[in-house]
Amino acid sequence: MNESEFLAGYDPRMYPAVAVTVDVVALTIRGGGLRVLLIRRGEQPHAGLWALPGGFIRPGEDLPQAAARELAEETGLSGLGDRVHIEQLASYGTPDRDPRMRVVSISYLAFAPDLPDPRAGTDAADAAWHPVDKLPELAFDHDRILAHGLERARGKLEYTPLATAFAGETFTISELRGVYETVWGVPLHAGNFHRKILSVPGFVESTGETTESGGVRGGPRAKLYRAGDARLLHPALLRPAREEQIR
Amino acid sequence: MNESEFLAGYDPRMYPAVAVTVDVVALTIRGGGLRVLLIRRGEQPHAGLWALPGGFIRPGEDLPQAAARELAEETGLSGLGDRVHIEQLASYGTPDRDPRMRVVSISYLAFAPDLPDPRAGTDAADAAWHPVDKLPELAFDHDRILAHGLERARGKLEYTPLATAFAGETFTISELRGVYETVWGVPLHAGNFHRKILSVPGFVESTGETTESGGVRGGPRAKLYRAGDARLLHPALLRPAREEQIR
DNA sequence: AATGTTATTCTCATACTGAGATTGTCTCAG
DNA sequence: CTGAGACAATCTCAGTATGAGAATAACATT
Repeated sequence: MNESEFLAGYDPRMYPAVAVTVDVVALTIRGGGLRVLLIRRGEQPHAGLWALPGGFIRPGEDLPQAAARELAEETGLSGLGDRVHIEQLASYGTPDRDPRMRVVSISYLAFAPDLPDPRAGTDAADAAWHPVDKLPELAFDHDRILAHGLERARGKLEYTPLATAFAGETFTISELRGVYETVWGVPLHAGNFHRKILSVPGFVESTGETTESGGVRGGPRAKLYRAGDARLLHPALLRPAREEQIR
Repeated sequence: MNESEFLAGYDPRMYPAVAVTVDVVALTIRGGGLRVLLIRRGEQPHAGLWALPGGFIRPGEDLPQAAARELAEETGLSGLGDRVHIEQLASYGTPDRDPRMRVVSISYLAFAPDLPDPRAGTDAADAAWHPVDKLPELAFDHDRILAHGLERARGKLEYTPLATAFAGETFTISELRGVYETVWGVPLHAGNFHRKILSVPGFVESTGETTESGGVRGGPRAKLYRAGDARLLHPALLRPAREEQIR
C-alpha cells in the first residue's frame, strides 16, 4: 500500500473526537493599570461567568489566524492587524477542563496599546477590559491561562522590545517606564531606566521631536522616541530580583 | 435551560473533527554531541521517514501524561520518571500539516542524561539517537518542531539549572561546562565558567568528594558536585552575544 | 513670582564579565 | 623514573553594567 492508497482508505473517525479551541489573553494598559479583555459568556456551559475570548477552530483555519479571528469577532475590535502583537502561549488539555467533551485549548497572548472599549460580538453577552489585579471568577481554567499569560508578558518585557507594543507610535521614555512599572507592578528608578533604555542598541530611536507641552503637573517637554529595529534587548532589562522565585 | 440540561442535550459531533497528537523532542548528550531521539515511521503516511516520537492522545489522558507515555512506548525506554525533565514546548496546527486529516500537535521537550539505546516499540520500525547537526529528512513539520525545541533548550540553559539534568547524579564543573558547550555549540572560558557556576546561589552544591582519578589525558582530580535547589539562575549565565539574532 | 513636578544628566560605589596568566596535580610516553 | 603536556582551580586586571542618590533645568499650577 503506497501513501495515496493509504490516504484514500483512511477514516478519521477511528480516532477519538477532540475539540480544539483557541483562547486569547489580550492585554492592554488602561486607566493606569494592566487590563485583560474578558467576555461574559452568553451560552452554556458557565453562562454568565467571565471568560477569555476564544472558541473552536474552523476547518482550514490556521491557529494564529483563529486566535486573531476570535479576538476580532467576539469583541468587535477589528483591523487589529498592525497594532497588535500576538504570539502562542501554551496549550491546555486536562481531560475534564470542559464539561461538554474533551477540549484542548491553544492559548495566545496579545498585546496592544490603549484600545477603545470593545463591543460585544455574537457569542458574547458583554465584553470589557478588566484590571488584572481585580478579577471576577473566570470560566473553565481560564484563571490559570491568564496567570500564565501575565507571567509570560512580564518575562518578555525583560529581553524583547515588547513594551513598545503597549505604547503608541511615538512615546517618551517616561511613558515606556510607565509600561514597565504597570506590567511588572514595581516602581523603577527613573534615572537608571533612562540611561538603560538609551544604551540598549536598537530599542528606541529618537524622532527629534518633543511633547507639545510639559506634563500636567509640570516638568520640561520630553523627547519623543519610536520603536527601534532590535528584536532582542541586549543586555536585557532585568526585573529586580525576586528571591522567592529563585528557589 | 440550566447547565446540566444543556449538557445532556449536547452533541459533540456538531464540531469539526480534529485529531490531537503529542510529539516529543527528547534530547540527550551522547558521543560528545547533542542528540535527539527519532523513530523511523513504520506506517503511512511518511512511512520510512524519521520522525519525533509521538502519537494521538487517548481519552481521559492528560497532555504531559500522553507525552511521557509516547516517549516510553515508542522507544522502550521506561521508568523515565525520575531522570527525565519534560515540559511543554508549543503547538502546531497548520491545516495541511498531516495529509490524513486536521491534526493539531502539542509538542513536548524532554531532557535526559546519557541514556541507553532505545529499542523500537510497536509503531516504530526503528528508534535511535541522532546528532542534531546531522539530521535525516524528517516527516511532517518535525524539522520545525525540532528547531524550536533546540532553541528552547539553549535558552533554558541560560536561566535555569537545566544543564544539570543532562549530567549524572554527581558531576564536575568541567562536565557541566561540557554540557553548555555541547548544547550551545560554542567553547567557553574554563576559568570564568568555574567562577560563575560557584557564584550562582543554589546552582550546584559540593559533595565533598573528588573524581577517582584525573582526566584520561592528565590533570588533577576534580571536585564533584550535585544539583542544588535553585530553580532559576540569578544572575543568569548568558550565551555569548549573537549579534545576528538581536536585529 | 514661588513652589512643586518631572525629564535628563552625573557621580560614585559596587557587581559582573571577558581575557589571560598562574599554580599545582595528574597521566602518559619515553 | 622523569619530563612533557593536560587540566582543575584560583587570581589579576581592565572594561562594562547596575543601584542609589543628587544636580540641573524646563515646565505647570497657585
